[in-house]
Amino acid sequence: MSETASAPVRVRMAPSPTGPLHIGTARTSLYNYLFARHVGGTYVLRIEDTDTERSTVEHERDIIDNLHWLGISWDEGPQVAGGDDVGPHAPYRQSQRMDRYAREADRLLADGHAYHCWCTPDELEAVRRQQAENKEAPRYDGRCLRLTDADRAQFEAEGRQAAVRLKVPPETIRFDDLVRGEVEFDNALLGDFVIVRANGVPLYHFVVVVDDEEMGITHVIRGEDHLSNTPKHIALIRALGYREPRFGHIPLILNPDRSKMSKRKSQTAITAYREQGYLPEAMVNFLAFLGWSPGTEEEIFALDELAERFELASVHKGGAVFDQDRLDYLNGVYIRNLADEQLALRLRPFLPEALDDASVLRVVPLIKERLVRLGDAAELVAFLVETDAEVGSRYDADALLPKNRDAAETAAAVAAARDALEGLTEADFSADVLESRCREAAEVLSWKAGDFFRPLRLAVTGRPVSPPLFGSMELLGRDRVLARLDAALGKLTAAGVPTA
RNA sequence: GCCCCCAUCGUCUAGAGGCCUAGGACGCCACCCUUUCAAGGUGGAGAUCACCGGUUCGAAUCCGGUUGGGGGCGCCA
Repeated sequence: MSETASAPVRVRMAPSPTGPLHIGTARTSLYNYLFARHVGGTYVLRIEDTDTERSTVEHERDIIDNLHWLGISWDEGPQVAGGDDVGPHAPYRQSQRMDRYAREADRLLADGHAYHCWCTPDELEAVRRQQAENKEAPRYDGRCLRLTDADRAQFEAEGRQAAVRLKVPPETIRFDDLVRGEVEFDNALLGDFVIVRANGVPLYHFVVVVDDEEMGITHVIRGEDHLSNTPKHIALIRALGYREPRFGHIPLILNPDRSKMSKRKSQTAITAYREQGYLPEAMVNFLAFLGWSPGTEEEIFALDELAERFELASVHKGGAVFDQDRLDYLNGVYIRNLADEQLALRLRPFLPEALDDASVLRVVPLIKERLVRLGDAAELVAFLVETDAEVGSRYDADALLPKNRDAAETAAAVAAARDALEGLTEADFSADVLESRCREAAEVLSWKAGDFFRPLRLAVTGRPVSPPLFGSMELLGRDRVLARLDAALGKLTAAGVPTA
């Protein structure tokens, strides 16, 4: 594919701040970014906030922050929510570009490419219902085009506000899609669609075309859900006398049932993943491979490596199911690849304040390969911040017993461990020493090491599953370990009495 | 209903006429390692390349049809 056209490439992402950054929007943004970087083009961020009812600054902030979080940067557009625009085509928020849309709408009206429509929502609904009954395509019947001057005067006298509709010529629209190849539509089937609401606010299909022209966008890369909208845009482009950009429609990200990924069936907000402790590097790597592959068997790539290899021509046509298991796996890979110091830094926001930075750094080697998400760390290190009483309340005497061992035997084992450790000074209280002492104690009693460690783990961490036992003991310190063993012993003797 | 798009293991994918008795990864199963859980190692199950017809000496790869799935048909974006 000749992506290296002579004209400088300009692409854009155009999120709508009607919700937090969506997985699909993030992936589309990523593909635009990768394409722009790959060909040395310019990347523009434009905020599509014409839906004043649903657009909020909070959502704009969420979108911009999370795009930055993913490592995606842009050359033009707002860099900060509510902040100043940067670039020669400012402003980049559609709510601030209304004069341009009004000007272009007037031009369309004057040229006869558009006309006023006084139909009310109820009237339109009635037409649609009628068409549904007749099994016809639901489209505007053009009734306002046939209005007389008297009719118009009548509506205006009634104080009715008119919307503006584009007069769509009945012609075949063809375009060469960057990922799908030749696509053909019959615009006779389209119907005249509204470009400006009765309240004067322009609609998406119209503003997107006006802005793409004014901002010099050369390649429109967007989700497949816009494929059927493209003929509308081309009709608009022709009516306005604009030059036509290249279009590329990337496949949708799907729910497990293969429908378009939605909030109802999947977790779609990037923020939610961020809060659970997914790494942006993993998310980017994962998203990039949803609908594209470099054609090799390598699968771990950083953002700049992706930009180096990315080809729009090798993007798939079929949708891709969002596979959480695969994301989890990738996240684990990225976590394990982090240096301990780096991981400690990233873990900080997910861990209790009570755990000081030095302890975080020390616990990292113990939990690193056990983490799927950064957020999982809290549970793994909880035993360090919980009080001895809290740890003790997490289990009962029965849970301490290995298979085929009763309370008395187990109490003897725990007591033996306790005795073996008691003699150690705080300075000698290191994982290696602790392990060899405990193994010796187990051997003396002829216990299997695994059985012997089980009650110790539960006593020390309050959990049957924990980071490595002796490293955990070392971090906890001599006194707290002994206290927790004593607590366990107490439970065992209390439980042992009635049965003994 | 109409229009458009799509179709390789459960999932993400490699594959651009012979290299494919279809490769990798995730997930799953088994074993090894092992103080739990992980991580790691080894092996395994898993796809008649949706189906049917062509084209060709030869098709997962090209063409047509069928079926299935998805998307779009708003004074939402």
